[in-house]
Amino acid sequence: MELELSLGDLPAPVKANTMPAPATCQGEDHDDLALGLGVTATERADQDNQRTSMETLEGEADSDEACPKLSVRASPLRQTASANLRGFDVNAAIPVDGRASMARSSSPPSMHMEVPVTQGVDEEASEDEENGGGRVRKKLRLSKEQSAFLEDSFKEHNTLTLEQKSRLANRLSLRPRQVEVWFQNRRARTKLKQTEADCEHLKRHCEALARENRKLQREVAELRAYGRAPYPPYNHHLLSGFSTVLPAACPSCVATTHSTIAAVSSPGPAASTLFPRPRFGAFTAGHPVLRRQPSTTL
DNA sequence: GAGTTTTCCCATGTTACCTCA
DNA sequence: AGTGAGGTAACATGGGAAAAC
Repeated sequence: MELELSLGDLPAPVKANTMPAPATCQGEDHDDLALGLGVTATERADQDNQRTSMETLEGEADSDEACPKLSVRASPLRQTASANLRGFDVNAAIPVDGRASMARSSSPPSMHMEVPVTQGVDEEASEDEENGGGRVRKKLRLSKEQSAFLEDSFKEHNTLTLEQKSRLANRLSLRPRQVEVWFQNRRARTKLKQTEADCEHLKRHCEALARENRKLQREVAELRAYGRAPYPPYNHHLLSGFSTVLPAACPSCVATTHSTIAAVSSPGPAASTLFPRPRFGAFTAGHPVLRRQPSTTL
């Protein structure tokens, strides 16, 4: 139960297996890690999963109540590629007893936030038991405290380092994988909302541009009509011998025409100021944390 | 040093479950 | 009580990047 205190303290993973490796993991590189105790915070996130799992298992072992699902969670791995890769069944239920015992653990109080065990976990455990660990996905509902804490963390940093992930998982009595998934989903939701906002923004600009365009078209049509008239209102200069030096229209019309043409033909910097570039990809563009972070593995 | 493989993380899309009107 | 919509946790997949070979 004190494993979390040793995060990062161990110079090398101490692979003290207390349980036999699952048959499906034989020969894989993570075999030891999958069941090992004493992994450091610099180990893989999946090992964090397993570490948390082991904490739970240990908590169950510490408690007086025997855990009937010990073998269930230790052995059958999911048939999915990712699960096999990771070597850990994220859907494997963490028995309420185990989670509760974590909250009651002898770890320093500061490392834990007392999070009420959600109903979903309880059901998950019993359901899993009923289905023999079958592929029944029971939905865990995070408590308000858990969600709020995750939200706060997300505001600080929308991606996680291994250490942050495991610390959050410990604090919220969740599996690191759950924290990871929550952050992924949260990023997706943020991006979706940003995209919707961008879309609305563009829509309004598009409508404004359409209105402006119609107005300019009318002005152009009017100017052309003036140009075709036998005696345009301001073309008296042409008739008085100044045609070589004077414009064909009065200065105000010329100014209007030039500005109109300029506005129609090329937006120029003024237009870009008026309608700034849409913030597509605002969520990811240039965001340092969305680029691959340097591995914290020592 | 270049090429290939492995490993990890992420974005994205989907599924399944839960809640609520 | 039944139901559909919306929210969201969990999952699947593919790609990029770095490390390992």
